[in-house]
Amino acid sequence: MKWTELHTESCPVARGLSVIGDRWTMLVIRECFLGVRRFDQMQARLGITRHVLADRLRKLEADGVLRRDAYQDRPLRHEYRLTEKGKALHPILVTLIDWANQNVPTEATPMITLLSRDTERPIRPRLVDEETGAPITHLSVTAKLAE
Amino acid sequence: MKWTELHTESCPVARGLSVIGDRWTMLVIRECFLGVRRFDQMQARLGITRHVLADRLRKLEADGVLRRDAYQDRPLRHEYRLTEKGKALHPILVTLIDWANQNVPTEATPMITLLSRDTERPIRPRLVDEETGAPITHLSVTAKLAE
DNA sequence: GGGGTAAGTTCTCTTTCGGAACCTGTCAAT
DNA sequence: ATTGACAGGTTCCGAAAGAGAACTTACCCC
Repeated sequence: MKWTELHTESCPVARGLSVIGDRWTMLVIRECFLGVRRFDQMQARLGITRHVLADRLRKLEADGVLRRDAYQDRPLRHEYRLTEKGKALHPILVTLIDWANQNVPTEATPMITLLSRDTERPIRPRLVDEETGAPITHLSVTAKLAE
Repeated sequence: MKWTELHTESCPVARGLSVIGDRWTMLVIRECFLGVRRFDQMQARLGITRHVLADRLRKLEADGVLRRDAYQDRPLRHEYRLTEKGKALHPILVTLIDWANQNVPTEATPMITLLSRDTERPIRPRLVDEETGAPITHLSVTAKLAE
């Protein structure tokens, strides 16, 4: 399994990571979900080098996760927005946030947590099967070859 | 934000990625969930170099995601198993698999999908709030500073 | 003693990353 | 008309990380 050929793997974990498995990529996605759309703003907020940021944005656009829209001509300027495919990454971000809050301690206060936009109350995510509503755990669900 | 100091960030995305944000790490975790416990077996299945694999296993053990247990003396041999903290990564793996199956196409057949261990039927994961059961979407939930 | 197994380590070479400076096109102020 | 600022990159160089293969250690069996 070579990193450069990961996207052709049959394993969905490998294919997924070929898009978002990079060191910085999910942090760029986080910025997009927070509404950050411009190059310089992302660069300042993340502390990523401009070179690497330009490369990641190019790749994410090529993979259909971000869309590059012009917001002015003269000089021509673009902003980056999540596509539907990019918005579909939300559950990954949410489960990652929950895992880190439960398992990677920090002294930083106040902590950043998940909140309902409506009620402003904290959210604790849980995975269930869409069809049956049964909870999904590592004991109840596994990944296998489907016929 | 420096990569080497990510674990002290207040943002849970950054802290989470400081543990699992590496190119190979989630693939190692996948192997663990599939029951692979030994160095050589992981190395052969992943095609990762031995050097990098040894490094990742060391880091994952240091982070408390994997436990290194001796399964024989003379010569001393260890195997790697998920800790509770490691098992807690299951939702991230599941959402990643689902996203990739829906959004990163492959010609490979048969495809690897999520199945219930009981019923052998396919599963489609969905995130809900543990307390209210309300679905979690990027419109309904956001991450904010908690007081 | 030769070969096999398991878990690494060491070596060299190539790729990627970090950091800083530079470039381009436009506007606004001096 | 020049200078400076802004936005979104690109270029350059040295440092760090990764790939690939060989080597090491400690045991067993033949």
